[in-house]
Amino acid sequence: MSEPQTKTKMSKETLLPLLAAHVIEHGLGGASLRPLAKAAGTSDRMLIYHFGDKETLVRDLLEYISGVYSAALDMAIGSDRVTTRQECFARILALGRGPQMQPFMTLWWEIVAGSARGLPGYKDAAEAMMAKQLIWLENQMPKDDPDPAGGAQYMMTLLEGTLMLGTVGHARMAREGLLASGLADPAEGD
Amino acid sequence: MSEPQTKTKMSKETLLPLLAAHVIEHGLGGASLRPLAKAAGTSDRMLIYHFGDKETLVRDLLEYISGVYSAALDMAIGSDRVTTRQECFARILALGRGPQMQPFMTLWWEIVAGSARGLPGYKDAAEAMMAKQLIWLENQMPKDDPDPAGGAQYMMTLLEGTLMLGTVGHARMAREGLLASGLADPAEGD
DNA sequence: AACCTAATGTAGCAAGTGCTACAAGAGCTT
DNA sequence: AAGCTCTTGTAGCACTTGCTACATTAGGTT
Repeated sequence: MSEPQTKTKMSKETLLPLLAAHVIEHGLGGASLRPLAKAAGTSDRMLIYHFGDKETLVRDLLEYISGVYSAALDMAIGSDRVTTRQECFARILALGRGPQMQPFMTLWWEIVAGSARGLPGYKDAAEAMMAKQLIWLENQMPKDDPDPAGGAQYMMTLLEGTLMLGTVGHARMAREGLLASGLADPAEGD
Repeated sequence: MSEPQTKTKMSKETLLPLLAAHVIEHGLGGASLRPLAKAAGTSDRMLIYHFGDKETLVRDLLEYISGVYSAALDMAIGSDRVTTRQECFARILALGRGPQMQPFMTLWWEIVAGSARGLPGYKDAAEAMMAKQLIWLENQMPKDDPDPAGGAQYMMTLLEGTLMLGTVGHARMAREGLLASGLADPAEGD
């Protein structure tokens, strides 16, 4: 009942997904070697062996997670193009607030905090993820939009502000702001 | 050369400012009792004595910091009213990006991350600070603004998005977005 | 089979974690 | 002065931290 896992050689590549899963669930800040190792079915000894030290592990992990995020965005590209900015914004907002996205969002704010504190690897990962998201958003813009690039950047700013206000309990404030801006319309629910 | 500090009885009230100073500089996440105690000129033993346990300490500390933030905002109310939303936004943005604000902003993202993770006390503090900031912003709105409440909420959302993109290395993206939105004008520097 | 290197297990270390037991001092009331 | 409560110092405990020393296996090459 314990290890259905095929007992094969480990490597960074096989470890990273398991580590990422643990980190997405339990956070990055409090992540220490032994719990991480247990989640990946190894020992702290082996983590150090494969990654050298913890700092490198975190760096590699962040890079990997950023890659996963990028891939997830690629998956989530809607086939049907959208016709208004409101619709476009609603779509990406729904994406960021979807329940399956929530563990990742929780991790995301830790990454932002780490970037602000200058922790090694954090800013690079955050930067990459935001860049990817911008591209994604540009591709989702209405085809007749007068300024898709600027519009996407504008919507990104508004989106991130909305998400943050949401996580600190001011979702209503963001919503009212969006209404006032015209990017959300009163018809749609919260 | 060491303790010019008047040797008086300690209490939560005398400790909190010192603890807050340490936390603003070194962060909340990695804060442990002994460094905190040293920063406040006591021992971990005393911190537990006064606060009961660490969780309560952090909660009280966050509440105190939120109060300090609120007071700081009150101090920073400009006497001259502003005439355009652009000007208003530029003012609050400059406030949030001022160099003396930066240590606090670093802490802020930790608070947001803590809120997202559900750590005790974090969300309350974050909520209070955002509420206060909204009120502040409403008071700073142009007197002839057609919708000061909605406008302030809108600007809050945009502001927080801008700040976050900034800390993550995408200040340019936020700026372009603001330009496209009309809330920033090309004349002003970055 | 001999061998050599990569991969893993077992113990452990020095430092740090939150917190406690115990006792002693400080200042007040009586 | 005696006693009493509030405050503080000294040790220490059980546990976790990142990381290392040393020995052992596993798997492929010759």
